[in-house]
Amino acid sequence: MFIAFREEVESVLADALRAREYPTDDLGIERPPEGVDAVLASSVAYRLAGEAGAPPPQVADELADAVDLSDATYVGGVTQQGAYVNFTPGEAYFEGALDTGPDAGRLAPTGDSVVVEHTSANPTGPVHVGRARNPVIGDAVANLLAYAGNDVERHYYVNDAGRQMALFTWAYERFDESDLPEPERDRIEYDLVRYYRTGNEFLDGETDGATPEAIEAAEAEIDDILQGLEAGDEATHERVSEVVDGVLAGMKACLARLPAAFDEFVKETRFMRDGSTDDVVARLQELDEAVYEADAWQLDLPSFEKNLVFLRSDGTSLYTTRDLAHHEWKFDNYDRAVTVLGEDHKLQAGQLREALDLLGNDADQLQTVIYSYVNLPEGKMSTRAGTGIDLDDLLDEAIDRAREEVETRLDDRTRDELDDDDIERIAKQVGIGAVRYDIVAKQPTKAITFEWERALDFEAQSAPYVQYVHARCCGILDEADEVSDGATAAALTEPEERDLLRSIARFPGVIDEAATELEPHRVATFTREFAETFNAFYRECPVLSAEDPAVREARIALVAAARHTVANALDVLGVAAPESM
RNA sequence: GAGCCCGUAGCUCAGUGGACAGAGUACUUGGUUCCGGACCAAGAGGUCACGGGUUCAAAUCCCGUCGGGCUCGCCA
Repeated sequence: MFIAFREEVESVLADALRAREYPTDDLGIERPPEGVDAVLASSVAYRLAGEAGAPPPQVADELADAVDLSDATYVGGVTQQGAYVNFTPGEAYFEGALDTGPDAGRLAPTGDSVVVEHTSANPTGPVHVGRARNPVIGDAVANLLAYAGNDVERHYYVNDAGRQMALFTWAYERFDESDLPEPERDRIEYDLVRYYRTGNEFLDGETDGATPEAIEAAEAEIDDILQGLEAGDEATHERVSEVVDGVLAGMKACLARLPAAFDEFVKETRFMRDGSTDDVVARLQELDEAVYEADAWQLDLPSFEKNLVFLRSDGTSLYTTRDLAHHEWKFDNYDRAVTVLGEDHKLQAGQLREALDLLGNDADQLQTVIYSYVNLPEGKMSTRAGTGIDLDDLLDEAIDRAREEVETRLDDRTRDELDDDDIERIAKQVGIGAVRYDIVAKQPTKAITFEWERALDFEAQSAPYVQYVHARCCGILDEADEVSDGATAAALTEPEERDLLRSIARFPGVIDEAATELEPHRVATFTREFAETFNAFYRECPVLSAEDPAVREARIALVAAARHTVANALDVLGVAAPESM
């Protein structure tokens, strides 16, 4: 409803400006502050005052008079208030909101295919919370783009050709179970990461037998593995794959708990084996910006101080070289590409974009969402050093605390009994939902220092507050009759009812803006405001016990519309919408 | 040192040219014969880091300063 309303406002206001021979390049359309009756307003009168030779309020008044609403469906009125032209909703706007169904917030298809790449953590060990923002934000961005009408695919780009993986493969083959500490958890990536850590310690000369000669021999073996990968050697690829696929399977299981699922795990070796990395190297060498210095091929990018090396002196490619081939593949197969990256990759992303441009691609097809790292009070988290909080541990703790919460509230319940399965389901929905919501509700550019109490705070503006509204809606609808087709917004005259209808109507507009800006936290802000609006309605307006049958029918329809809105808003955020809690 | 990001109520955060800067939390006080109290109402809490500038209008844009984060590898 909101989007149609906005289009009508743009159209009638532009017409009015044209009729008065004013410019129409900036309509100044904005959301009015709380307490103003309008859905949208225009501040264009400020800018026209000079040209019109009249004070802004007078210009606004003139424009309000000039607006012709005879063809408008959703805009019901236009008024002047101070320097503003305010557009108020008509009855069709409220009726449309009341009709909101299971497709709440879904926008018309754009016809665009979009690949969203996120997480893409190196398969070296368990997922830790330092990078937990990536799957949470990435999944929400993908959901958001899908709601906005795009055909979305979710990719995890697997770094299986880098030096780290060669090192890991060597360590896996070199060390024995008996050389390793006990795994922290019974899952494959916790088992395997012990080889990676022990291998790194060995190379740093921190383990027995790590003589300079032994380290040198190990380095030579790691180089051999890298060379084998570069040459497309099948046996080498299989050796590395065993480690990569093992660790990845475990990481996948961890991410599935969020849940964050992927359509495809795209391995970078794919772009070495199909020859596209070689092709990129050959084309880069032809560029005017290509230089051969210190036996290595480099790119002298105009916007960057440091050269970008794209071919090592030993002839092997680098991460960014392969990523160029990867992105050209994306451009060939999708209309748009969105990547969610930690801020530590920002420079690399900029260089990638410029190199793609030099290679003749339209780099505007690529957008990046940057988030800041989550650090511990004592410093960075590192898989290699084994410092960090595992995402599994955070989720376990969140579920435990949620379970306690549910159990202490059991006695207060006035509704149906919960069995053990219900308690477990609710504990997961609330615990994991709270963790996700806490991450996705914040602007990603702000740095976070991880603290247990803060990450597990279920009070405050958190998921359970919003989830509770959904459960309440379900509770009411459970006891209500079928939602009637005959329900009409005309029966909803209380201000709290009208406010709720406006909130429901606004949801598609929130999706539209959040998707355009790639900012899922806007949806989280909406859920909070929506929950408040719903609770005000709930407080003032009895539904099932409403005396007038027409009002009762309309309120039931309103609760149904609210339920679909909050369910889908949570769905975008990747937070479960419990039917009871 | 250079480049990028961040700085809003005690704390955690929205707001990023336009109507009086908003929530939650913590603190004080009150609310359930009635659909789910994981709720609601009221009070108190601000040099929007600091200093200049642009504009009819700046938390928002520009310049500088301070404080914090990230990056600057033939790693990823």
